Amino acid sequence: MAEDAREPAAPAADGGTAARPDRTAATRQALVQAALALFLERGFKATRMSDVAAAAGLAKGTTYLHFKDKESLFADVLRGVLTETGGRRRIGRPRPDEPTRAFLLRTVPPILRELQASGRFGILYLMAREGPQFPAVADTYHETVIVPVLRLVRIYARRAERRGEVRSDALSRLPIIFVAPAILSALWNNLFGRASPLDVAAVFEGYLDLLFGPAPAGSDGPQQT
Amino acid sequence: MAEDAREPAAPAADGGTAARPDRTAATRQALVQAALALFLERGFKATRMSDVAAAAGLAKGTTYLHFKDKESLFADVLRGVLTETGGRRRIGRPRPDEPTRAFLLRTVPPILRELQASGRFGILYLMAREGPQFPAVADTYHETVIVPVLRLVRIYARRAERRGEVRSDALSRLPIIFVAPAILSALWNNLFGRASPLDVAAVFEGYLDLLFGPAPAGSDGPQQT
DNA sequence: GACAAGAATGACCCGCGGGTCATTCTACCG
DNA sequence: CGGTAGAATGACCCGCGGGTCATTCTTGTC
Repeated sequence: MAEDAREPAAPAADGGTAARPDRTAATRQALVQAALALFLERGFKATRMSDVAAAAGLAKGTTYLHFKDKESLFADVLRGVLTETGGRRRIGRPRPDEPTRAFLLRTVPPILRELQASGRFGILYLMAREGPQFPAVADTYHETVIVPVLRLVRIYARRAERRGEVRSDALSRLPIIFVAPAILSALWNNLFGRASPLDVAAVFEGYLDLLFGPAPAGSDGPQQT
Repeated sequence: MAEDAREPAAPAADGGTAARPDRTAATRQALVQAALALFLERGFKATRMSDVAAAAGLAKGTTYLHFKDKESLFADVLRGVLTETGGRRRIGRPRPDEPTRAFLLRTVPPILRELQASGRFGILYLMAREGPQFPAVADTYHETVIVPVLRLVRIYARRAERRGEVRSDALSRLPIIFVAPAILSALWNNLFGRASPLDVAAVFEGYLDLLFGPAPAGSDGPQQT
């Protein structure tokens, strides 16, 4: 971790307007946004600081008034995206007798679509590409995103297994199986997107059919072994 | 694509021993091997030509007697790995009445284990990381590896669906779903491998349980709707 | 042993891009 | 208006690493 953000002017007792820190904050923000876009597009190493600055409408030197170095800019970009998820996408719970399949079907695809649209999947891809070179950052991501998600998956996997909705306990044993199709199609899009894009949410829905059986006519509950 | 490999001395009518081209070929081979290892470990951009040469026990300049530039070395490395798969891993066919699950279970895990052991999954990861920067190479990989694999998947997905062994036709519609857990765990290993490695074959077996139901007692054949 | 021919070397070149800093610009205050 | 403090600039520095080439080393032949 870095955190060294080069405190831009004491936000302490300012005699006059509070306009200054605002200007500064806006500039910072512009840089972070520009950097995010470029990092997503080209990756960390391949992005030049001069380009970041230019994209933010600033000169290269200015960047270094706000960020100690390239890596700390990267850390800030990441932190921004991770916390910006911020409002903390609430997942809600399934209604007492709601089939797990129905619950997942109404809950997950919108999230996937949002992740897709907001480019948050791009971050995932970015981490996959540059993670090895920045173990600290990769760890942060692992703990902030991956572990919680898998924990959540495990909870609902157990529920589905308890209710006999799925064919084995593999989901709760290896929660990565549950997220694999969605994640992989997201990666696919960042890789072959232009050529043949996949609709991540659609893939997920198809996957649900496979796991739980296709949409039931009435409410649900086909065979339970 | 490059291919410009800088023909090392006319292999044509040599007046004397055929030893020369051998020496040359050996050196080439050493370079390719060293490059492969380093590319897998650090990625293309982050690998220095001087390191490749050193790893092959040669001086940097020598590398350029055998390869036009870094990129053409990369192309050669890739070509080597792709064709070396060479003997053409035969997949065999399921016996007439063999359940698809059983067939996959005896066929796929060994392949996965070999891919794992031989580091071929590393290539996959390498492509994921550097693909965007080298569209031509990514295309080659797409056509040489991905398309054929997905085609194969589709064939067996159809079989399983025809026989009513799986719960939906999502597999043949979106074959990526079938390979997702294995691929993603392979990528995971290249990313968090040291921390918490996954047994790719085990993940796949768990996934089979989920798709087809757990191992049947006798031979198989649960419900067909 | 002399000599040719290819293989290998490593000092060198040079552009790219991260990072610095003396200077200029802007905005506000008395 | 003069003063000042922080924001911004962009010319500059410099190491890194891809790529070159005059030179040396090896190997095989007569």
